[in-house]
Amino acid sequence: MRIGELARLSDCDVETIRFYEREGLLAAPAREANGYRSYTEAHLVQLNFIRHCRSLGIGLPEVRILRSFQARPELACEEINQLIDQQIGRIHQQVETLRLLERQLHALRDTCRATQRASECGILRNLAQAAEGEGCSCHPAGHAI
Amino acid sequence: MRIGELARLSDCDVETIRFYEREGLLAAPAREANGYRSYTEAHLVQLNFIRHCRSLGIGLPEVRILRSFQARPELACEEINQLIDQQIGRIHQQVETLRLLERQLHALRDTCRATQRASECGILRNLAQAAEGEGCSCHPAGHAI
DNA sequence: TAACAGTCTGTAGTTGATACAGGGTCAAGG
DNA sequence: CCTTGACCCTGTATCAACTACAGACTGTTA
Repeated sequence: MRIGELARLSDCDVETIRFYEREGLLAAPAREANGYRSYTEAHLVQLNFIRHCRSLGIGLPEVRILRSFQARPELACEEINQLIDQQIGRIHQQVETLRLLERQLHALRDTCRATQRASECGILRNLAQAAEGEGCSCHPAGHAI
Repeated sequence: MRIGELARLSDCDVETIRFYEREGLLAAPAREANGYRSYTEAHLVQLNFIRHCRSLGIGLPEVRILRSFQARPELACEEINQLIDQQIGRIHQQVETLRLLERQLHALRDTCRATQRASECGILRNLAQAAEGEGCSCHPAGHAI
């Protein structure tokens, strides 16, 4: 099949497929006489694997490692487990960071519930909190978050 | 003060400060006779504002907007409120996506609790789930997540 | 005098794609 | 025969927000 059909079947952009090939993630296919890429079912399988990994936030270098395990099934899969555990740790860390961020933003948002002039906007005052000693229009009572 | 001291005071890398100047976020400072950048307290204030926004995940274009409101305090701050609300929405969406991801990764991880050969690794089998019709070593019972 | 820290400009790399520009291929329709 | 349109090709540039050099200069200290 040609690249367009592969793209349709895998729900992956044509440019992205060529990108994966350049990156050495997807095996280079045979070419037709006119130079068009000619893919097999095996390419579709490979590509689906890559997309599935990516949908789980697994980075391309890690996908490369997983692919190498597929190619050599006699190896122990300890490294696979570690890789997934690391990924879980990373994601968990990101979630925690973003939840903190969300709380901070809500607190910030609550400092300006009404539409007023920017000079009186609690948000702007809070964002400028670090600007101590500046001749700004901040209330002394304006608490930073 | 010179760029190194500003970097220390703002806990921001020297290269990042020059980057903000190139991007038009931080006002270009005066220069010493030798060409070194010469910063004032006002620059430190500006930079702290930018870093504070960035620590809240606010993008550089948005920071630019907020800075323009600082420069023109007579304007209504409605746009500021909208900007923060959008930011909250974005962060919330990211949190939800990542929490789903985390659950999926845990489910995936649970398919391989022991160290075994890669060919028997539930993780690899699950990641390859999309590879139906392939002559792989997957159990028919191996549920994809 | 020489080492060393700090600074300068300018450019390239990071991640994972995405978006062209500028051209070639091929089948159907007028 | 010509054209339109869909598809394909390579190669390069762009995105965010920095980060990391290379190669040169300045200034202080031993």
